Parts: sequence; structure tokens; C-alpha cells
Amino acid sequence: MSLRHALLGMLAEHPASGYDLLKRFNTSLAHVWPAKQSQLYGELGRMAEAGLIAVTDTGARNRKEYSITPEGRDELHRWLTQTKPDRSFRSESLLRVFFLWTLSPEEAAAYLEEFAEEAARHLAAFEAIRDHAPWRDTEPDRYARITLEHGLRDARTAVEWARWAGAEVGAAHTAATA
Amino acid sequence: MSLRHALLGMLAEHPASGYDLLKRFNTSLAHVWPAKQSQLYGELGRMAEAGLIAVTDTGARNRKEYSITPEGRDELHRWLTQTKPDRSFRSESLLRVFFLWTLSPEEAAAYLEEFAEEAARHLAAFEAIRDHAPWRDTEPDRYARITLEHGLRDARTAVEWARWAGAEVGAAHTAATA
DNA sequence: TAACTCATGTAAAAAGTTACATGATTGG
DNA sequence: CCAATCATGTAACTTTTTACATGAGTTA
Repeated sequence: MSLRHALLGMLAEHPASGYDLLKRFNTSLAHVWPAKQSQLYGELGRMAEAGLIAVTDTGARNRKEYSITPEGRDELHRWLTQTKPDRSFRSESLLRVFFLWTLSPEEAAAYLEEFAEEAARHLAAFEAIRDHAPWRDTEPDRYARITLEHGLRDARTAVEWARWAGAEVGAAHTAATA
Repeated sequence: MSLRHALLGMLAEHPASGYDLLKRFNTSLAHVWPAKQSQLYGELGRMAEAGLIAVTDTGARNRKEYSITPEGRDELHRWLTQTKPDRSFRSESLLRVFFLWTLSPEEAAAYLEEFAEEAARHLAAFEAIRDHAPWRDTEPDRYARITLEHGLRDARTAVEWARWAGAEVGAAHTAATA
């Protein structure tokens, strides 16, 4: 239940509403653990029922501000230190590479080019965040930057791989048709 | 519906049973699109009903061999050329990094060390596959190796990042307690 | 003949996505 | 006052996971 722990982690920093948390899922968290609005409100309700968080303030427009409880902090700590992360990994764009042999060499090359371009756009977006986001000198932000650095390196690796793969495919095609 | 297209892609190479396909989901495909046994058999049934694949042979122990149909090939091609891959990305181990500030510096460092070790094990496993798998000189295998190369580069990047991150965290701790 | 591998299936639950629905408040 | 943003909720559906269930053929 990573969504639950993502919410606990954010609330450990400071109280927030579902709407506030959603904004973070649409920005920083989107790159490591995407979540939709409908999923969020449901989970917050269940977490409150379980005593991990509590409504500590209400505002205009039916706003509910949630705070993490001591039980919630315990659960967050338990998750981080006593459980192993699920390292399974899904990538539709990489899955497709397995099946590029069913396409013409031109189509396969086009796919890898688009892959490289997309990765380059991704990289540029991360660089923009690194250089222009309003970073504070706080511990949470230090770790956010460390996580971002992973994204940067990952995107760079992806660009390089896709260019290499494109060349690899092109070379084989040239050799086969020469 | 990536699972469906993963199955089509494998059957495009040659006919296979659910059990055969499952073995590939437990080896090569496991690194880009994990799937469980129960999901597979259900999906194969639905695909046969939709006319994308068909049972072309039956063997001992109730074995059913599926083949891709012309409609299935069309659908695979349509997927690869006419639709954009979903690039969303989930990583529980990276999500955790966001919340390491809630731990003691020692606990955070231990997490990043374990991350590096796990990535190194991953890298070693990929190298073993590259060097010892029974690669054939075929187009499908060429693309499988290209996909594997992504995994290798990705794992290398992860090891380097985790070591850098560990040093980063350690340095901050030393500075703060000096 | 016992253990192992082959081989398929289903049921229930959890997690995630898409779509619909509603209304308050604020800024121009 | 109109558009945008804030703010929450629910219903239906799809996807994925976990667990149970069964039995045929193979090998030591």
C-alpha cells in the first residue's frame, strides 16, 4: 500500500488537505508514484478511520485539513525501516522494444527516435525543476533534490541508450541491405 | 492493455501455450512487464474470444497451444505504430527516498546502502544474462539484447546514484554534527 | 511410488483509472 | 457576474495480486 505511505510521508512534513496533497501528486510525486484524485480521497477516508491521520481543521469550501497522528508516524517509520520495497518495474515503452522486430526497419528506427526525443524532453523538464523550483533549505527538500537527481541521471541514460539503440538498428539494416 | 499486446508480441514469434508464455513473464519480460499466472490464462481466453489468437493445437495435460491470427498481427502493428506508450513510472524504492528525512541519518544511510547493493545485484544478474544466455542470431533476440542493454545501463546508473546519494547524506550529517 | 514439473483454471480482494457530479469562493 | 480555481465525493470499470484448486505426465 504505497499510496497510503506516500500520503503519510507528505503529512509528516505538515498538515494538508486532499487538494493540497493532490497537487503534489501532480508535480514532484507524479514522477515516482502517480495517483488520481478519486483514489486519494478514498484512501484519506480509510486512513482517518484507521487512526493514522485525523481531520484537525476545516476551512472554506468544505476543506478538511488532515494531520498525521502518532500512530501514523509509527506506521511510516515501520514501513521505511521494517519492510522491503517492492522493486518490480513496469515500462510500456520498453516492453514495445521487445517487439520492434515485427516492424519495418524504418518503423523501428522511428520508434527509437521518438523514445530518445521523449527522454530528452523529460530530461529538460527535470533540469528546469532543478534550476527554477523554489527550493527551500530544509531536510524534506534536500531529499526531494536527491530524488530528482535520480530522475536526471535516469533520463540522461535513457537518451543515450535510445540513440545507441537507434544506431544499432540502423547499422544492422544497412548491413543487411548492402 | 499492455498485457494483451505483450502476449500478442510473443505469439507473433511462434505459437505457445499459456505455460510457455508464463515462463517468459518470469524471465525476460519480468523486468519490463511483470504478470501473474492467473492474469495470463484469463487474458488468453478473452483474446481467443476476440479473435486475436486461436487454439491451434492441444497436447498432453490439457495443453492448449495458441497462435496469433491475422487480426492479432494487425492489432499488434496498430498498437506499435498508432498508439503512444504510457510513460508513467512507479518506483516504491524511489518514493521512499522522498521520506528518508523522517529517519535518523544512520537509518537513511543504511537505506541508500541497501539500495546500492540491490542495484549492484541487479546489474550482476543482467550481466550474467548478457554473457550466458543462449542467444540466437535472430531478430527477436537482437531486440531482446537491445532491451537488456537498457536494463544494464539503468542498473549502472542506479548504483552510481545510490552511492552518490549516500555520500551526499553522510556529508550533510557530518557537517551538521561537526 | 513419491516427488517434481507441466498445465490450466477460478474466486475474491486490492489497487488504479475513468467518468460523473456538485458546489463554494475568489479574482478580474 | 463570469470564469477560474478550490474542494470533495462517488460509481463503474479495468487491472493486478493473492490464494485456492485440480489433475496429468515424468523421473529417480
